[in-house]
Amino acid sequence: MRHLKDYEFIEGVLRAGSIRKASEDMHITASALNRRINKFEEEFGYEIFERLPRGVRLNPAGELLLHHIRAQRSDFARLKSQVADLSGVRRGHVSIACSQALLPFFLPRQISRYRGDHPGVTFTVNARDRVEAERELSEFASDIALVFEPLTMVDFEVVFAMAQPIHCVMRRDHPLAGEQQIRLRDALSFPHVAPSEKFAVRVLLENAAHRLWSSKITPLIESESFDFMRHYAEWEDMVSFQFPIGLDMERHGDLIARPLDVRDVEPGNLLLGQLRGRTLPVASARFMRELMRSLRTHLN
Amino acid sequence: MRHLKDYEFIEGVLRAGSIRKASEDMHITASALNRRINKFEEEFGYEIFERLPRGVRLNPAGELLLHHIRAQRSDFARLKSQVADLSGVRRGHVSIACSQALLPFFLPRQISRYRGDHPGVTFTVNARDRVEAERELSEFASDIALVFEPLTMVDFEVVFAMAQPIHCVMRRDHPLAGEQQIRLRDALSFPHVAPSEKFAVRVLLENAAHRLWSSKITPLIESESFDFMRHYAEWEDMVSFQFPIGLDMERHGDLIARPLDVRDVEPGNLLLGQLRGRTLPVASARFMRELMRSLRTHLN
DNA sequence: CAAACCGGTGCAGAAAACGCACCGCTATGT
DNA sequence: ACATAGCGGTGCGTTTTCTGCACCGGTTTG
Repeated sequence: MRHLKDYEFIEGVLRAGSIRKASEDMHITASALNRRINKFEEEFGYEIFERLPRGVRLNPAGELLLHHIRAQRSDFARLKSQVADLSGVRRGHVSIACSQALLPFFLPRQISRYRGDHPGVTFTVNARDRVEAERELSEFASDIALVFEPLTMVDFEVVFAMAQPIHCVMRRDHPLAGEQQIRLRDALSFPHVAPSEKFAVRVLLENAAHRLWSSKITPLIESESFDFMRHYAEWEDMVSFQFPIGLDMERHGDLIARPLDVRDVEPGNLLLGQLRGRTLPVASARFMRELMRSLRTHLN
Repeated sequence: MRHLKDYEFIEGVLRAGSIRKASEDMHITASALNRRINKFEEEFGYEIFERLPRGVRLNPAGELLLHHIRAQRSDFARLKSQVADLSGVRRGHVSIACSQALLPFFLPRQISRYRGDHPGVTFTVNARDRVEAERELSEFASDIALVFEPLTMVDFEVVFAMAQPIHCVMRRDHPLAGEQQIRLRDALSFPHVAPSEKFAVRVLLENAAHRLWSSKITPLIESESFDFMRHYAEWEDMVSFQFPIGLDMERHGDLIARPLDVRDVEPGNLLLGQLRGRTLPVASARFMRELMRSLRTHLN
């Protein structure tokens, strides 16, 4: 699209950090690119780049413009897919930033079911922590985020929230396997593994330990991979902690999950959300609606 | 702005109804304009105009594009005023579509107070009925709407709602002037004036009459101007009906207002809203926040 | 059935964008 | 201390794009 060329150049310069570097990437002369940038700034009425000795950098006005550019590009993509819909073709793309816990079972099942009805729709799914997911939303790099509390950004619009009590995952022959609800003190009295502090599970556990005993928890194994922890718990007979939505017990014959007593540890909130005020592409909006339905039935 | 030229031409053609007429309006040759339109359609991938014997008309894809164009233009304006803010200048423009009732006292007071703090901000204020106001929002012709229930459009995002019991307005020496709350049957037993059916006041009165007595109300004078009705009530000693937010009794020595008993007539809801999902220009967002504060204190 | 409009096209000239060569400046590395 | 490499910016001739003019074929209108 001709009229978005300037925007592409601006983003190119931003990426490359200098006009000259960008000019190579974009197959154009540095002088021509320079003139386009200057001309744009002139028409726009404000400079958008700071000129530094070794290149350029966006100034605050440029940052605002950048957000507009991304919003504009995203809305244009939405428009095109909407128009494509008119011609009877059901296409589209959905990009999701989600917590690791959703990757093994929940999302694959959801997406494959959705694609059964809409085979033309493609997906991008990436594991992101809360902060990253929020940033991706605001940069229009992801349409939908599915992460755990707490959030830091005001632009994250929560569309659906769902409480998730932390579960202990352990072998069937573990001493605690008989309980229906596990007290935190019991769980911690056994060797256990726990995620690092950037994960909501760990934060909730630490909160509880601090509230109950003013202490910190001391996992024998710490990891950023829930997959690893779950498997490790199986090998060395440890207690692992996880949100139930990340579990699919039918497929784990030797492992079972039991909820921690909510008197000890408050449940985490799984949040489905998008960038505040954004009109999602049709496919993403549809898929989000499906997600809400699935999550709602998950409540039981 | 160079890159919005195509959009301006498209809107020009839409307005004029034909390429030739639009070409005159926009000081360009018909052939050149025709080629721009064709080229845009080619790049866009879809035709956006239906070619008719006497001109052109938007097709469904064009309608979608039109909405994108308007959203895009509005967001660009927001961006520019936001950038202007960076330079220390507090400028901006606020456009409001509101019910007639807000025009005499409420909005002038609000706006003048706001302009006291921000003299650079300009305003457009228009009286619109609900349907028109909703349409203006969706066409980005107005930023803010302040109207009474009920709404018909899903894209109207209610930001603040406030119950307004209908008041009877009459002369101080009217027989009902002594009451603190007026029963509907009493009010209707006197000569009265009422707005036409497109106004919420009338709808609520009719609903009440239908519910209570399965009848319709029979005003002696019917008008679309609340100003006229209020003044007429003064001249011929009649009962007039109005929402209290449209009244400023200190300035009407000879008139008083008394609420209708809420057992008879349900209150109307005054709704402050904007187009769903839209990011308002800074000035409009600010003014809306002020409006909310004022309305909230009005509750007492 | 002619006149009035309509969208579309061929062609030549105007305007905009571009590539090349080069300038002045500054951080960097020897 | 000084050459160098990398940066943004500029003058100029060339290429690409856009525009205006004249004109075509088709349809409605009076």
